[in-house]
Amino acid sequence: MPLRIDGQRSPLVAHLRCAIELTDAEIAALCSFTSGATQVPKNEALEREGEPRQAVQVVNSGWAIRHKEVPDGGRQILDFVLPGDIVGVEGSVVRRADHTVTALTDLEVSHVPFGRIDTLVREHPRLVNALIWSAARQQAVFAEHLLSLGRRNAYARVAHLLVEVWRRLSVRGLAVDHTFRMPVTQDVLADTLGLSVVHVNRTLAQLTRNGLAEKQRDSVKIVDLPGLVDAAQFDYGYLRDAPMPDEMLRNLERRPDGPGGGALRLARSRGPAAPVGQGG
Amino acid sequence: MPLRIDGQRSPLVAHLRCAIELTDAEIAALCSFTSGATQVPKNEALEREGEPRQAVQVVNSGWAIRHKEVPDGGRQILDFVLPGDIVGVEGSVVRRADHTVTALTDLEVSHVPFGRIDTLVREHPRLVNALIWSAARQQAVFAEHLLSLGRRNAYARVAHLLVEVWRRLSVRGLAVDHTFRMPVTQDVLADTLGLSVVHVNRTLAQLTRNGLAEKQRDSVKIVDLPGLVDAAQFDYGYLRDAPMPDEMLRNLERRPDGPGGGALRLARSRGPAAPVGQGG
DNA sequence: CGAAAAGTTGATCTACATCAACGTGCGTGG
DNA sequence: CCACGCACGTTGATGTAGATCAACTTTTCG
Repeated sequence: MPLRIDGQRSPLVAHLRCAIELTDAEIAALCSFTSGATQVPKNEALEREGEPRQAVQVVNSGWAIRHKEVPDGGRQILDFVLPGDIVGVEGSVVRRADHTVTALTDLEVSHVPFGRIDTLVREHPRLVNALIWSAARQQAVFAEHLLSLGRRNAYARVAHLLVEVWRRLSVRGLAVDHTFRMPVTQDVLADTLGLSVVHVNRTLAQLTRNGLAEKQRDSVKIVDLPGLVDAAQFDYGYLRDAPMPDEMLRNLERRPDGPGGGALRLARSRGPAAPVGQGG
Repeated sequence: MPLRIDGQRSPLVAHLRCAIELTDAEIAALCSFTSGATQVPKNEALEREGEPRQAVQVVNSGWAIRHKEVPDGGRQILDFVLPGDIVGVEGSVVRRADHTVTALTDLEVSHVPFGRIDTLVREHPRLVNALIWSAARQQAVFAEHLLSLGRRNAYARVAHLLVEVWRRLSVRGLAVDHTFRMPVTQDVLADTLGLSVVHVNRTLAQLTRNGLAEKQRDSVKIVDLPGLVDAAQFDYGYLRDAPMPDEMLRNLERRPDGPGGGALRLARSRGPAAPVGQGG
């Protein structure tokens, strides 16, 4: 079973390193988290809205969602929790979770009791920065998602989500040449993007038709990254502290009048969408 | 000029106290922030997306908005910054702001240089909790807003926003008997709620017609709080750490079959809205 | 007082939801 | 190994919340 003590291969370390410089000692300390990992089965909750948290948790592998329920049965998915993400960072101050986190796949999770966080921070004070950074990044993701729901149409929303997930994964070394695992049903996508399943399906089909990206059951293949970024009205500046992989920057260079997407129109907020060939 | 050294009257202290117990020494330390206040004129930015922050800022009086721009001129307002709110808490770790903060009215703002934060925290370590709490609360507000945009219809969104603002203000002692200042145009409301100005106007009119709330140019009067809460699908549990004022709890007790709103229908997510008398 | 900003109201359009089948892959048990 | 069942995906027809367009009124303020 993949208990990775090797800091170079830990998604958590890979992702923190984007923003924060870490010494070997700090990396070793972080990896000591990962050593005691437990399995969480699919569909089980890591923490539940309104209930007290048990510990800070680090997801070593697998996907989860952060979500909230609405009185009449609906749910809104706030964000995906990817390998390397921390759940409940603010737990030592705010004990009750304000949203639920549920496993989308089987998970390998490390629990870090609050007391141990204190110890860790006392021994490596600079690691507080990592925690604060993680919380801030989380907030930035929420903000960007808010922008999506408020101001982008379905086409741009889906495109944006794909780019964002790709970016987050590739920083952690989990996306090779524009292809990555994404164990997410259209139903989940719908609840993330504030759309109906049917419309997600159609939008996905359109992205494929336009040669931008292809979503299979468990994976995504981004065919034309610049085109997708364009369709997403993606702000490359966002999450500035997580530098974009060289590869992405390289790809973006050929943007002005990029290949493949000749006729691609920008879907515009609130305005007419025109994402090429809606009428099937 | 209202330079409040009295901790009892500081919105910042009032709002932190909801969640964190503060000693007199800590309150005094916090108030030392407030002493050196500067004026920020309406429409000026406190911090700008992508630009480095100068300091942590505390808004002593006035309103501001957190917002993001979309390439084609649109903007999404993420949140309102109310008196007592902190802007850029995470600044000492994440220097670049990920969204813009702009004054909606003239503001009285205290700047707290990052270095001074360090000092403060060293002298009063428990105050870190206050900062983390503030960041977490911010995130909870974003999450709730996300739920609104993704899963509530216009009627519920507007209602929810009014309740939320009321709640946040009343905790700080800035809302007397369901009436409070809200210097927010319908245009700003629209950009907050992901709606058009026209539709905001109509929805506001509807809330008035249904006897729930009345929004004047610069203020709001909540007429039927339980009704409004109901229409908003408001989750009283949310922001659990900020206990609801007794008054609200008292009001909610008469809820099951509350007064005034006899015919009031719950506007439901994605489903048919039926907020009483749409057709003019 | 005049002009710009904010609010109001009606007519029309459309992006997306809802409803309703139907297709397809996949895991479980016989 | 097949078959049954279920979760997931796909597709078409129709409905609607809310956008857009276009005046017009009222308020604010220099």
